[in-house]
Amino acid sequence: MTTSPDAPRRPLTLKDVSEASGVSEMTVSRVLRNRGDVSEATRDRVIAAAKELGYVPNKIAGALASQRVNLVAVIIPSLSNLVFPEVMTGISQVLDDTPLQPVVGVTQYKPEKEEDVLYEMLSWRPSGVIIAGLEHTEPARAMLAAAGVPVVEIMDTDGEPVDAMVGISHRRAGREMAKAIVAQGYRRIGFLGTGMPLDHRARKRFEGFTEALAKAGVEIADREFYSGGSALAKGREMTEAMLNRTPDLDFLYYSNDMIGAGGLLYCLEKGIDVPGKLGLAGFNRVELLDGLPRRLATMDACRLEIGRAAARIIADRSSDPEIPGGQRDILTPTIDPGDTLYRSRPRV
Amino acid sequence: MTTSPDAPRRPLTLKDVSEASGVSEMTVSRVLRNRGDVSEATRDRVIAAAKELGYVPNKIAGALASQRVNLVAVIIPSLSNLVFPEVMTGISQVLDDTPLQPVVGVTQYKPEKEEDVLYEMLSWRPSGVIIAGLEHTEPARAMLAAAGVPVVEIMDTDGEPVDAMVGISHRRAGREMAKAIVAQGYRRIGFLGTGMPLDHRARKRFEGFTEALAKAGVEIADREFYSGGSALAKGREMTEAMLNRTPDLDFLYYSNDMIGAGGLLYCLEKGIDVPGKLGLAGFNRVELLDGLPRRLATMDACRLEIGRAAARIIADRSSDPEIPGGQRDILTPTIDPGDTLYRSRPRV
DNA sequence: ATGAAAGCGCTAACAT
DNA sequence: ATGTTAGCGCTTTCAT
Repeated sequence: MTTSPDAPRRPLTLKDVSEASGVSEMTVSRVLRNRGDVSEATRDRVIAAAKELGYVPNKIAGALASQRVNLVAVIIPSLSNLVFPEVMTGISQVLDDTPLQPVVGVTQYKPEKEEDVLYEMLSWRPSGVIIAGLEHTEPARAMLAAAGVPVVEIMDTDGEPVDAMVGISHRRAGREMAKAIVAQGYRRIGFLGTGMPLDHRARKRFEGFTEALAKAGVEIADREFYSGGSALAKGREMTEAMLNRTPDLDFLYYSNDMIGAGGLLYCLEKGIDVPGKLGLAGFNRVELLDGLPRRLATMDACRLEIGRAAARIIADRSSDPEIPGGQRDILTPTIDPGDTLYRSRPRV
Repeated sequence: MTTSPDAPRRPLTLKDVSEASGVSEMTVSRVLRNRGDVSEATRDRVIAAAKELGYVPNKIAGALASQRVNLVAVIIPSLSNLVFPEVMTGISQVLDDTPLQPVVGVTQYKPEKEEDVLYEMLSWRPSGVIIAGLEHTEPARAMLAAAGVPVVEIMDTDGEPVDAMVGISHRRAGREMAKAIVAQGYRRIGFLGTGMPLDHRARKRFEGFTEALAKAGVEIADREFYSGGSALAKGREMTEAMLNRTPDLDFLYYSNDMIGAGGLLYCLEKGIDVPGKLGLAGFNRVELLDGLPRRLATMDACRLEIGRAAARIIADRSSDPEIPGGQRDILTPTIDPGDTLYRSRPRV
């Protein structure tokens, strides 16, 4: 591509390419989209002209004319959570083999912000929507229902989706972990979590957790919540505070691996016998933490798989509108006991 | 908003709102955009009708007609890097006070992918482009130059930008750290980094580092590179391998805080005297790590500030096209010695 | 304060 | 294999 003496401020149009190549706009359009029959010769001339001029098609006009937009709206609470980049990776893996492209919107766990972001994204008429969680404002649900494109609600399956859903049951995840903990004989259990009332998944895990404990006749012995700051540091501080307040605890359940790791480091430093005297578990297997001195017990939330499955649904339904909606893909998270849950290990 | 008995598959248009409210399309458009004079009465009727129908404007048509798109293309190598979400936060902070909206594209550190993503995004005619790094393919540079909108290249300032640039000099960052290390009397220095030949910023830091060491008559005594896997675990493994191979090293410089933290944990576990016998330093202050038993020496790369400054430039220039381009904002990263760089601490 | 007409840059549908 | 025509849904501009 050569730069002409003075670059035009006006963006180039099909017409420019048409004139430069001596071919009709329509044919240029066909070449640029690999559509319909075009002779080798004209194709070459058009491509040469487009390249020479540095033409970049105007998708806005294209989308308006064709009523098709190859964008998939992905709406998530945060990018710094580690969890969501992984979901994005799964989505991208699948969409990379299609003409579709993800576009991310971040809500910061705020329902009104979610509503705004959704409205904004729907106004671009995307081919599909992937949105985290099942809890939305009334207007947001209405918009999703009226969008006229596939909608996949991800991460959580404890509730009724507008259309399709892919995720895990966080209530069940909490229950399973509670059962595993009780099965190991722990009885004096503390809970440490985020203070975010709007993190519904964390809330549901907690509910499932206490529910299963209750069934075993156990009650949470102490609890503490945090917000803001470095999760690792917070985990450390909270653990110290809780153990000072309630020294007879024999298990700490953390609502995520980062604060759990902070707690683990604290315990190791203090020479506390883990998991002999004190068991620990987190949630959301964070690969990043694999280099810790000891592996924290945790549960994999299947993030990559959730992203892939959601994208699959959008891709399939958007290429074949005959496919009905309402898919339910409930994945099963499994406990990874790491080194901090099982008191007795199998003898070698 | 009420849901009509059978929801229409066809998306609603201005015309629908116009008919429902008995007002011309033009006036509806004015109301919905808060433009021009509209009487209180008609405004209310229009808003009521739009809400009742659940009308979502079509930005594609709007953008085509007005030749204005309130999107800012943000092109970054990765979302899992921790660094980039922080840059995004800075960008959002500033754009939230404007009509502009960021749209993210991810390149996975691949030049061709970057070219594709850029082409794709430019075809939506964004109001500005924020792109990581100064190294791009020839076509990518040409596209940026011809885009006709503000372009800000961020993170790195060692090179010539197409238009504006905001970032730090990674070469200088490497030099500064080398000087600080030598000043502490360390002489047998090992380097541990990513094996990514396309991470130009890591490469420049390394070059600056070796250059400043050379000036002090010191040469890198050992080096090791990794790719893939958990950074913490890799840092641990690499550190072990290097110390076994070259036991007389007295300093380890890591190309990022995550692998540095892995190394730090390893050293503490082995009872190595840090920083007495072995000093450590990373790069890119990661808040997430604040809860480690000891604070790793590092350097803040000013990510939040870079995002904010870049967004500022786009916002300003896009609201006032008279403002000329070519801004250069070179921020100064500072060394945070943490607990692993200074051998002698000030006595209390 | 409101409306009518023209057209943004492209593509669907129909010629040829 | 290529060209022509008529919009896509909105906003700009110019009337009233």
